[in-house]
Amino acid sequence: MTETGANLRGLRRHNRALLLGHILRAGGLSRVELAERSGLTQQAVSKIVADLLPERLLDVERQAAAGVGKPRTLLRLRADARCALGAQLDRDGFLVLRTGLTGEVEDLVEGSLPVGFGPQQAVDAVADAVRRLLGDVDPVRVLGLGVGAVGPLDHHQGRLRDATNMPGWHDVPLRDLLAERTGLPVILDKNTNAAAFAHSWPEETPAATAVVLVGTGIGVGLLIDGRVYRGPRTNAGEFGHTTIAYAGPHCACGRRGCVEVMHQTAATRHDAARLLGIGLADLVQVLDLERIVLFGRTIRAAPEVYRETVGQQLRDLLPVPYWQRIDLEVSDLDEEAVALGAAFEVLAGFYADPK
Amino acid sequence: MTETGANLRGLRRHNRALLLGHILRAGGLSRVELAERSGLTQQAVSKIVADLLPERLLDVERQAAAGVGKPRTLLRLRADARCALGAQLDRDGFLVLRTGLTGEVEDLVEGSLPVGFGPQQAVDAVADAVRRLLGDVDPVRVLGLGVGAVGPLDHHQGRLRDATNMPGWHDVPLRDLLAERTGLPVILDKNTNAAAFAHSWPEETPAATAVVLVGTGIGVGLLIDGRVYRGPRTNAGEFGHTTIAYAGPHCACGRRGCVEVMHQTAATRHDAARLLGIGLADLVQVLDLERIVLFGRTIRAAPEVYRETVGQQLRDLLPVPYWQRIDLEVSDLDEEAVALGAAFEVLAGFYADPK
DNA sequence: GCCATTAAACAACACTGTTGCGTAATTAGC
DNA sequence: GCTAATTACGCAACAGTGTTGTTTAATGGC
Repeated sequence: MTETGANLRGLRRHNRALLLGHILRAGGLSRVELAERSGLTQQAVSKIVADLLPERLLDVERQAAAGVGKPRTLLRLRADARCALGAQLDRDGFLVLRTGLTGEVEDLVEGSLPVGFGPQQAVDAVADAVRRLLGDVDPVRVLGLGVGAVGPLDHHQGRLRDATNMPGWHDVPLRDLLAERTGLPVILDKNTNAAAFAHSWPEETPAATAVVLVGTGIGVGLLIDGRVYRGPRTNAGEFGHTTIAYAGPHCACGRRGCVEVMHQTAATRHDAARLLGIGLADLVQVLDLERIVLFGRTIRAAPEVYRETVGQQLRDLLPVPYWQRIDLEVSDLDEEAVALGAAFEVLAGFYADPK
Repeated sequence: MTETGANLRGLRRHNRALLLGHILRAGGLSRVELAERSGLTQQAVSKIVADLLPERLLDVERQAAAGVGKPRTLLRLRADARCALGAQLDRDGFLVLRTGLTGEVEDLVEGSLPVGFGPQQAVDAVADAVRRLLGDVDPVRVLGLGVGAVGPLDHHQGRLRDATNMPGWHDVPLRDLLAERTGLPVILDKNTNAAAFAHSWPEETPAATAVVLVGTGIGVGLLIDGRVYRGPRTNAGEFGHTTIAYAGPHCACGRRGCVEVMHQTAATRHDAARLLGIGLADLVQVLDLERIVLFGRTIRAAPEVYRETVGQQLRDLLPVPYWQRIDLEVSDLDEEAVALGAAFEVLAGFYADPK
């Protein structure tokens, strides 16, 4: 529900977005099926589809008859009708990719950045990659650029905050810098949130999930009530500094015995995974999570250790009665998942309001 | 956004609910002000108000002229147009109250229950109190009964689950039992969620808040994205068993060093509050909370100790840069806040869809 | 007594999804 | 090869929405 009054235009926009979303998730649907899934009448669907067709977002495909009666016509999204860009900034490099309207990766550019690179270098590198990726693409088809970066940052204002321990990165308006350079709408989000998108979009109502990014630090992207939860200051997910041993060793964050420092200083991988599991069990209980996805460089280095040890810890620590289940997954996405998720954020914006 | 198609009826329902909400929160508004706040045109507001008036939900009041021009007519909610009931079940007693449409408590009944009471006794007691509270009230004006109880429970199905350590309380369909006995629509929710309602309704978009209930156990009601977050199995908020010392003392929950056992076994109140503060700091970071409300019998016993010690702990543990603030409050509500919040849940249902 | 000003209603309108019915395209049966 | 049945989909009329343009009502200032 929006907070403001709704009118007929908003009504149509809602239903139009609804139908496009159904077509996207199903891979292709007929008008009859759209009516069933959306709850609208067939006539309403026909009208909206007729409205959509001249915009060339859909492919119309005659379907072979599957029984008596006039065969259904399949409506598919044209993957090349629009495209989105996604980027990720890591400590020593960057990666930018282009996807079509349905989320397939079409092209990818990556490169390295010098140690201690500054904002200008980052903007230059990404903008250059964007230019290359858009070489022969009609500008009107480009929806925008999503950027996943290490937090803390302000998603609403598109600014990186000052906690990054690199010089020159104090309160940088990265979104606007990139928007100016590329001429594109830009979305800036934490890498954990982008990863959460990568692991859920375009599901209609993803399960309550924590996507745990274990790399240099430990953070989570939270999927709650069917969407990414960022919090009022868009800084949710600071899971790494959750206390699991309040009298434990000191961490750089100033606290003692947080998950991150315990994980870092653990004697073995198994121990590290066990401590991570303790923190995750807490998270599951507080948020009633259904699913945990482990992701990141450290996980990729030893997926089985983490899967088994964290899984065992969850089984040990959580009562898990018959009405409660936790699915633990190790991500099957590659390193570029953050860039992919960032592009998905751009796509999600389009599907929420397909102008 | 709803998941299904929207039509004109839904549009009107949305706008009607919107206007009633604005009138409620402002205590009274003119059509012009409603138009400003809702974003609808004055004409749309006039039409919707004209639709609302015959239902006798509103009082129309000529306002004294506040300058030149035709004076505005104030629209107020008629507190006695509807009423809601709220109940809370504690370990040794119960409390049921009645509120008007705007949330003021009109009447209240409380009583004790024998040690180890069973479901039938609870239903009898509450149903009897309801009957007394509704003595001379026109049945069509009664919106329903909200019940706040100790979890875990299934809010969707209205069933208490089996973790309560009282005999006869295995998987009890309390909602349906009460609905059958009273003939009213019944909502069953965790006491922490009811408390969260009591501390936020009817705010339009309450701050991201954890309402911490410290009594026999420790739980939180979470206000996230402007509404109570229950989680997919409606079991979120199990904060008491969050680990803060993974090698600490064993708790009845089967885990070690959780907030509840540490709090319980602390040497002094100050120590207890300090440990609670550690757990809360974690919660703030993970969910990017703006506000913490301390509530419950234990807090009421020593409000200043908790306010100061937890506050100090939050200041010590959280970096709290300029862009991040946490408000810590000690609840100013009385013991009946759970019943009050349960009644508010009923009212919130009405305002979301005023039939 | 008149006028400017503001609130609110009246009337016409464009647009929404719905209802009722007609048309197109296919299979099944003979 | 024809007909009937079935299914998909569009056309037309409709009730209901919020919007726009205009009129009426009620006040203060001069």
